[in-house]
Amino acid sequence: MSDINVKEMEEIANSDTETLIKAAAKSVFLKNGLAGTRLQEIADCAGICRTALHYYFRNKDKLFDVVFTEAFTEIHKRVNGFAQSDAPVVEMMKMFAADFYDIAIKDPGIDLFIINEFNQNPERMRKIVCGENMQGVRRGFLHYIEKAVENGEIKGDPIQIMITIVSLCAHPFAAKSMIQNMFDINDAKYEILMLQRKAYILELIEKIFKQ
Amino acid sequence: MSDINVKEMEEIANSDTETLIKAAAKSVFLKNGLAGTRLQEIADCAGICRTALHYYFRNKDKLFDVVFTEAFTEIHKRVNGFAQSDAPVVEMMKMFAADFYDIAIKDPGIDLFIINEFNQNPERMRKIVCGENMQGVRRGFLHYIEKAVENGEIKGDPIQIMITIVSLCAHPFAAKSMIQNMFDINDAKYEILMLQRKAYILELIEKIFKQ
DNA sequence: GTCTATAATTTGATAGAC
DNA sequence: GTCTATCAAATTATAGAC
Repeated sequence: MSDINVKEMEEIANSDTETLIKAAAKSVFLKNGLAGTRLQEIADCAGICRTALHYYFRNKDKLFDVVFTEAFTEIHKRVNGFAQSDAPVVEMMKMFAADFYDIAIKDPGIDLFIINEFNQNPERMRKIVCGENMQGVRRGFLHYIEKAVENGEIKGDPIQIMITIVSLCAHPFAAKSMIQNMFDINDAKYEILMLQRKAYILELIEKIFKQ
Repeated sequence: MSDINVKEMEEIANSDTETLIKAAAKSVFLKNGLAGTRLQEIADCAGICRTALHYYFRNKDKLFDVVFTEAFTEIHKRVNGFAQSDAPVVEMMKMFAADFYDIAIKDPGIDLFIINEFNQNPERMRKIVCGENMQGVRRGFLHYIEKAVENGEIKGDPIQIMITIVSLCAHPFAAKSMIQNMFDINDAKYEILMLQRKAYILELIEKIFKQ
């Protein structure tokens, strides 16, 4: 759960420049996207000279690929971890959602970042994500739901069910900025709203799928 | 419902250059976002010289503002239209969702476009959306739900309920590209999936909120 | 490894002929 | 109104000193 962030902070603390650059690049890419990001902003964020970026990562695209791949892989691992569990499917969904909210509350930009870059350059993303990762998601989460439907544990189209779960988890974070504007709330209030929402969603999943 | 698209097509058919440019700009901005869009691509898409864009809209920002405002206003009108209805709240939710899916299936890029530009430049968006539109949403949809909660028609936090409805409607379209990659489906199959999903969501809303 | 200086490229914007 | 030619600015990338 929380040892990811501890690990990240340790990495940054006693970091070589390369790790420092990756952390800075991640935060700037998440904020601005690939097209909207200036290398200068990454350099400023890392507190180094802009040309050092080229020394470590040759060019902007390479740096982006590294950052995106790491961010995506981190999410993928967590999604796939649940595939090993043999809990009842509704419990697994709740565990998935709880974990998703825990991560997203700490790092709310990642979901929009991924769906957005996927949208703007599907080919590139397909190459980065390279089958293995995505098929992991499919084998893990979707396959688990498929089995539960076969067993009669739950009813419905597995794909629709999966899209429902992911929508309920991801969209409140993807639309963070719009939600904040719509309801006129600052970052602190938004975080509270999402913490409350975590409990709300766990109940909702139970209500929807418990037979 | 469908006369929007007819109207759009008529506009483009017997269009002046200005309308032609706006249609081209909308499609390119939706695909690439503001930062990722090159004026040359808009000009190519409209089949005109790049400098003509400056004649009509002075600069990139002005063109973007016009396109974004029109796109947002179109959505806003539809969301707000339901505020006038006096149907039971669950019926209103279903009408909202049905209409949302009808529009989004025809024009699936608009949701990601809006939340993404909101994320990248909240201040700018706030200025464009200029209070009035967003407060319209608030007064319309949210206020309606608040009243229903007060009346005991439904239970729960109105804001959480609204985020749930919007997530179920918007996210399957915002994450279109990722869904297509995850489940390995082309545009045609995706459209069928969303048509099926429309029916699925109407049932789901009933299941969640009907007491 | 890190910096300064500079090149190369892309992109947005303007001027002016027609 | 639309085009060609041109300018100006921003941004990425490289070369070379230290």
